[in-house]
Amino acid sequence: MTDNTKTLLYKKIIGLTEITQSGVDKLFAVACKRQIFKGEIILKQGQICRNIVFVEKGYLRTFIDKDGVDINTDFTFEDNFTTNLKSLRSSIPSDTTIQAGETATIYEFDKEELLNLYKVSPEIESFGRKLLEQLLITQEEHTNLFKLFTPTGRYHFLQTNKPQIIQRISLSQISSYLGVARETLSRIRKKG
Amino acid sequence: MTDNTKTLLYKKIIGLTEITQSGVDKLFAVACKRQIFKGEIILKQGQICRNIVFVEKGYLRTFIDKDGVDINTDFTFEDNFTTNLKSLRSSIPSDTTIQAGETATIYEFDKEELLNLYKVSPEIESFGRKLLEQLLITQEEHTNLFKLFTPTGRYHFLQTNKPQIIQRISLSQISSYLGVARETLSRIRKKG
DNA sequence: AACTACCTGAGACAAAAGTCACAAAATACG
DNA sequence: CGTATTTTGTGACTTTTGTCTCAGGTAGTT
Repeated sequence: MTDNTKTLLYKKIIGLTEITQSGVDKLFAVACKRQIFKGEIILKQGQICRNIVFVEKGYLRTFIDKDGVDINTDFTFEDNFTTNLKSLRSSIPSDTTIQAGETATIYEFDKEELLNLYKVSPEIESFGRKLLEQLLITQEEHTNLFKLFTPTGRYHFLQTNKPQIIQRISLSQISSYLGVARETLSRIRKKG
Repeated sequence: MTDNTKTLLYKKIIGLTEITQSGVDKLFAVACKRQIFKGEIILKQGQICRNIVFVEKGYLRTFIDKDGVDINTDFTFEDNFTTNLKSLRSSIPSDTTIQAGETATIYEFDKEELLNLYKVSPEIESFGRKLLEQLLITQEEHTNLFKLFTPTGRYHFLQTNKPQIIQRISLSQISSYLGVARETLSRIRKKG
């Protein structure tokens, strides 16, 4: 990875955990860097997920095929990690597909290699745990959106808390992420 | 804790991770057992959460106060763990209240003591990580309920996948957990 | 510039869910 | 056992959202 990316990632992670520069180095030593094009799929529904992915550039879209229609469950932007944990953990077929929303640069971390790293480096296992904590907190907040707010409130939440989604994802794609029809979201946007 | 509980917990955890009986012993050595009455609050919105809680008997209800109305975000039954991770992790005020739904027996694990255990026992840190994985997967499934299903579908999901909630929680309490009005859930139940 | 594919906005109508009010039923508790 | 309190069911009505359809817009490609 580039020194610049390393620095950015370091800043990102340092807020998350106490990992050292040498820890970041060890971590990325087992990573596989890859360029993917817009629309390219890195995990397909039905396949078994074998790695965790870090996004350096571009973004990934995670979705479930429900009766032939895509339902978006997540968007992963620069300096964030994603995977299908259920599949990764138990080696069962993934219920989601992960696809590049733009041409992207990613790093793939193989599960087995990560587990080996965990064994020899408490620092990296700690990092793994804290990453999970972060993901869980984000997921809880996302769930609460549906319990606390109406569709309008959910959209406003994204506007103030996840501006990247509003700015970079099309209205149609956002609608399933918020659990509403495309037309409803269009009306919400019209209102302001 | 009783030998019986220890055995049950062990069975529960063994499915989750490879923790040994000695690991379970080490873990519960730092736990504080407590009886709480129905309605008793163990974490109040605004307080800083300092521990993880394991439920041996009874159940806990986690909710957010929204304009004076309780919105239930979680129910924790026997042999499961709960906490407010956002508050626990960053020592910031909790946005949820955790309350006993029935008279309950719980074990409280102090955060600092757990972190110390993590340092000396890779087995327990591994357990902590796998517990987080489990919680994250459950949370993801819960979020997807709102994206994939209508209120009726969500209720049916609980019937087949979380029967404990249907059996032990009142309809009014379930309604906010599913993000619908009480009357709507009553009509769903009527339909079957 | 023309072609294509995709995305957005808008209207009309149907369906679903929310709200309010009150009665009936179940539960808790003295 | 009876009373008080909480919970649930129901109807009438309003508001919101979904669905279907089509027109116009935008972006990328050749």
